[in-house]
Amino acid sequence: MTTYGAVLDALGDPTRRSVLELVAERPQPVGELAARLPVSRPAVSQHLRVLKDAGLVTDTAVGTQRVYRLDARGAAALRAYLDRFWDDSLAAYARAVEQDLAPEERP
Amino acid sequence: MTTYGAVLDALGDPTRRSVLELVAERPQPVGELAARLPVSRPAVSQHLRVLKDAGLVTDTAVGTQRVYRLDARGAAALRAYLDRFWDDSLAAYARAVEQDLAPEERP
DNA sequence: ACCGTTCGTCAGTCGTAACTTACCGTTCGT
DNA sequence: ACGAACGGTAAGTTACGACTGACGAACGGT
Repeated sequence: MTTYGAVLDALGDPTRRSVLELVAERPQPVGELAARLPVSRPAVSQHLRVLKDAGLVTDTAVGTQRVYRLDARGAAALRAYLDRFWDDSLAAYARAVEQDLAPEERP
Repeated sequence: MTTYGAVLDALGDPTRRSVLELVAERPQPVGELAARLPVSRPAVSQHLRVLKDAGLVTDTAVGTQRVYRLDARGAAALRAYLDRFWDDSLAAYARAVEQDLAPEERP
């Protein structure tokens, strides 16, 4: 789906962030990721599925193992959200502050 | 604390994102936010506490009501995380792809 | 001084998602 | 062809957090 909501939901879990940070170091198979984390291999598999659905990682089959790597789509979706939402909002606030008058206080 | 982990945890909940988006429109008191959401006022209060701890909102007392507004600190923490983590990682990948050789495949 | 409004906090309930173990399919080597 | 390695899926448990209702504190108006 790769919407910003899915990306933020995926990044909302600490273990999932750890998985993603390991993948960011270098592409790795599932077993190697699980060996570096305090959770079981199936747990890592489930986290990888969420990260994949959010567009944060991609997987490719290499022999019997699946190598996971970072995907830029998720990062792009999140960045677009930040750029539109925050910049616009903060700009609106800046305008309100310049007028020294909050919007809801206007007659 | 305003670390990127706290920001992502805060943004991981859909209801909390709705609260933040309402606050982004214009500074509002708690009751007004609760009136526009399908949850109770205490729930909104608890979400606002998390958002505040993450540095995403600030509150100021105005008479009997507390007005919440966006805070740029949370956005800055998240943006710094994205800039450092993703840009560096994706750049490293780009280099690896140019060499047509993944890091773990090298002798 | 009292009453209404607004809000934070506390206890308690409930749903969900993060985790485990067990099982099965797929792939490669011999 | 058989066995071992690797990983996804299913079933089940558990722990956490999202939510509600009840209470109390602070401020303002009359």
